[in-house]
Amino acid sequence: MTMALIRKLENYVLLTDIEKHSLLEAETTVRTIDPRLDIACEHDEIDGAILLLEGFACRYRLLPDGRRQILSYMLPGDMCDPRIFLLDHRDHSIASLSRVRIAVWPRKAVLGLTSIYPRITRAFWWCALADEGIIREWLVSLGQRTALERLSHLICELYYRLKAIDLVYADGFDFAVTQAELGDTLGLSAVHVNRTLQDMRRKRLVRMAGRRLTVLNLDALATIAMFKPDYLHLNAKERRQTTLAERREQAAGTA
Amino acid sequence: MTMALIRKLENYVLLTDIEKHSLLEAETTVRTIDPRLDIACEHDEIDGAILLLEGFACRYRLLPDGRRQILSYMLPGDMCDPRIFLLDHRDHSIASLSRVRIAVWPRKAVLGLTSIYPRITRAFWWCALADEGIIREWLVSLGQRTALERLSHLICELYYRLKAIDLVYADGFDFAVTQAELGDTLGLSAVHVNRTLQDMRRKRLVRMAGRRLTVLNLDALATIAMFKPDYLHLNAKERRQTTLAERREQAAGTA
DNA sequence: CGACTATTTGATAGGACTCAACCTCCGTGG
DNA sequence: CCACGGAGGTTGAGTCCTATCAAATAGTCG
Repeated sequence: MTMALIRKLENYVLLTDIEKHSLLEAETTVRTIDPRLDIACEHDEIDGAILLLEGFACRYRLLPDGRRQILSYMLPGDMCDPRIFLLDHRDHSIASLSRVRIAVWPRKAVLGLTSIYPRITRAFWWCALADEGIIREWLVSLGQRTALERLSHLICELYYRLKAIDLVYADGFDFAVTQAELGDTLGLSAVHVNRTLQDMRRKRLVRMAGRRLTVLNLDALATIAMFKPDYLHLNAKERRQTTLAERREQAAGTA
Repeated sequence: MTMALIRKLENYVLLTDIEKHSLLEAETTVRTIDPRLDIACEHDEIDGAILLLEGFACRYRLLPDGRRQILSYMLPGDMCDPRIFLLDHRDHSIASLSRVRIAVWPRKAVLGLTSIYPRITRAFWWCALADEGIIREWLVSLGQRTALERLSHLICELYYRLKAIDLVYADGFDFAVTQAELGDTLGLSAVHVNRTLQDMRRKRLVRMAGRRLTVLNLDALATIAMFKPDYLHLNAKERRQTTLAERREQAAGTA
């Protein structure tokens, strides 16, 4: 277990040293996986939570005739299935987009930690909530935004999410996603993604070199996409002063 | 508080008589609201959970230029914001589609019940999980399915959800949603919804009379839409035999 | 009945798709 | 070191699905 997750959780809930220590010590199996491979498949039994340590991954669903919809991107520190104790089988697949390192966290260990530390549980719920926000925003994109707007919105989102985990350097970040995958993400054909991307380069919104994407004009991008970063809950830390009674109530409320 | 919610919760978790009684007795404010009105707006403070008792409602988000995306339909028994203790402000609006009766359930009351009865909490998480499943499926629809497929899929979904709460009579159900609203749901223009609907009537898939929609050929509809009802988790009841120890662990796990 | 809202229809336009070919970049292996 | 192969990116042409605009019709409610 690395710092990536702790950092993410602390974005939502302040953890004590003991809690952090327990997370660091959690027994996990770390694996490295090549790009474009399934990490877990639909209908598989869920035997542990998957934590992404390095690289990009995505969740997706396949239609019987082969059409694919990518449901979300997982970035370092992201975890899937924090609600591991509810579902037995997954309803979507998970695949690597780049070479990734993942930690598999056995069901028992997750249950153990969450049963001892309510604040950790609470942070997990926050993660789930943030994921939901992202999916809702994607729904708005697919339903209402044009190709240019969708791409701009996605790039803004990734920019903010990557920035929050210090993976943006000089306004650029590694972006190993193919145009076909972008198509499956945005509900567009690969060809049209290509043309839209060219348009964005012509407009000096982004630059692409190799697997590196540089944001040249974040403001313009955000304006085009009607992007508001709130939904990412990147700075949601529960900072407000609470009385002990309130804190007790909250702890109980999550129980 | 009516039976609608209990019935829904019991779909996921068996409740004791005491738990059911507590739910029935919960202090709520019941209101009746005319069709096509906002029940709660984006950025509003969340001061209670909203439970839909009767009628149709929807959650939606508005883009600055007026485009609207409906994010989900709420049917009788559906609740929004079971995670009331996490967020202070809503990130989307809620509107009535038909005349509705809602119960507003004060934050404190929700927190009280969930702190006393872990199984109720657990059932709430199941509700959230089911909602997420629906949103993911909508994402697949908007991203990959054609207009005909989207409409068919939505009708299948509503058919199953309404059937589960006994609101389907002789294969027909009340459906007061306008074609413009369907457009905002499916990412289509109202005109195109109209034409697709005509196509479906011509194909003898559905019949529409007044505000009543009758499913004439569910199988054909499901085939067109590639509809699989699993994601609705309509029969998810946690039936499996558990040992006391396991149950304790689970209860603790949700804490 | 009248005013409004919702549905329907027709004509036209345009965004995005498909198909097919071609190019470019890399990694591999002879 | 270069030839080869494959994957991904780019281009062009043609088409289709869906949007837009505008007007007519049908429904609904007071």
